Amino acid sequence: MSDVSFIPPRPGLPAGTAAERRDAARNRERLLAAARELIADCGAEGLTMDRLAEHAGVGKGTVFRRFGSRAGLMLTLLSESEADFQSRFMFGPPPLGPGAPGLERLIAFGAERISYVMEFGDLVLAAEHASRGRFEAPAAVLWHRHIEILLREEGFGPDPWLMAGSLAATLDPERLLSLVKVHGIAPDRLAASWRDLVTRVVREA
Amino acid sequence: MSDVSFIPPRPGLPAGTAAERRDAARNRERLLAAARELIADCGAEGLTMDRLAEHAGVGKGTVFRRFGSRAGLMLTLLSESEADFQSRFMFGPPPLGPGAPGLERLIAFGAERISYVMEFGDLVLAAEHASRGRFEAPAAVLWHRHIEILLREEGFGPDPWLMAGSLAATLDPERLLSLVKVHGIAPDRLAASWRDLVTRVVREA
DNA sequence: CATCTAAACGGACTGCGGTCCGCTTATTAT
DNA sequence: ATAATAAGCGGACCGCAGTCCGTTTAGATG
Repeated sequence: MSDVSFIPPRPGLPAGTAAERRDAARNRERLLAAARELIADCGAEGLTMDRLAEHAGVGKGTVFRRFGSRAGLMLTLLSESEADFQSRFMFGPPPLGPGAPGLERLIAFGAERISYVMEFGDLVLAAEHASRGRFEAPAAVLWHRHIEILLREEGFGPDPWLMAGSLAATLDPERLLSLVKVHGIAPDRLAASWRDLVTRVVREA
Repeated sequence: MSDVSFIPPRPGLPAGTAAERRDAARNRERLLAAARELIADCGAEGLTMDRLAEHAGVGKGTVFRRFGSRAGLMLTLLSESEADFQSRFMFGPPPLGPGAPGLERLIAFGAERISYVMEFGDLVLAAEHASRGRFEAPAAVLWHRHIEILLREEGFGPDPWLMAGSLAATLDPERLLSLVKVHGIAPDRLAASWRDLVTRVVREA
């Protein structure tokens, strides 16, 4: 499953770039280690680019050269779990992966996504704060397509692409986190509501 | 209709505060005028607090004393049209206002909201970038309640409050704007998709 | 009018994300 | 080994939102 990578190992750089220099690789590792350390200590919000640079013992410019932006850094930190999530719903066992009917896969997808956000919430949030467009991020596009395909599989008529976007919007991390952390809603209830929503949307096509 | 104000005339200040001083009032007018001017010239993104202060001939501290934050300023600029929108769906004529069946009111609500975002998009976006929680803003809470009430009116069973939130998330301004501006989707198509969505959700309760 | 006080004021200051550009260094070719 | 070159590097610098605090002033009181 790891031979299909939707998240490049060094995001931001074009695919066919020459191998990176030794010192660059070393600094990247240093930075990632320092970042995880800082996040463990101060939380994702407490990670600033200056502090990261200092903590890793490199210049600030280096941080931005590596990751492009704060969001890019967060994305890199997430890439492993993100890729795992992706491969699970694309190639994994049913009901999340192929083999189950579309509706069941939709339901499972929502539940998984909710769990994912519960686990990596603040990281995801920080990654989303990217300068431009949370809807154009490669991962977001992929879910969108995924939902659209499942809708079509269920014979959904009018405008599957738009409806897929609407459903995806429903799983917005900021919203989910606010529901759980501010309003004290149990994640299970979120999953149940998602199940209800997609069931109604798909019903009798 | 204007005797019910959900948006205080001077947001951020407690209700029972003494009348503001003359100079303060004058500065507030100056600031609002300058802000509208700057937005007309440079767009909402081009409005920075420093430029606004300079343009209005006041100190920067004054700007923040008046509006609390950039988002607060944007909210103030929007308050008139926002209040108008609110009063229309709460007290106005059907199908948006009371008198029509819940489903029709829901459909009309989405359509109106889409138009609203198309008209004031960048303002809304800038206002939403408030420091904490776009879901706790008074206006957002109000729509949420509104949708919930209409769902209940249609006999929606399981979890009307959560479902209302999901439906509201579907109308997220950033998403709508991205669809129209990046993907070139016609607003009518958005409205049609919304109609389809709420119809399916409400169908046979 | 003089006095007093709370509100309003202004702008220097902080911390942030992000950019720029001259210097350094790993790597490759000769 | 040496020279050439492109990649990497660092940190000064920018514009931004938001804060702080000493100073000014509107307006009420006697």
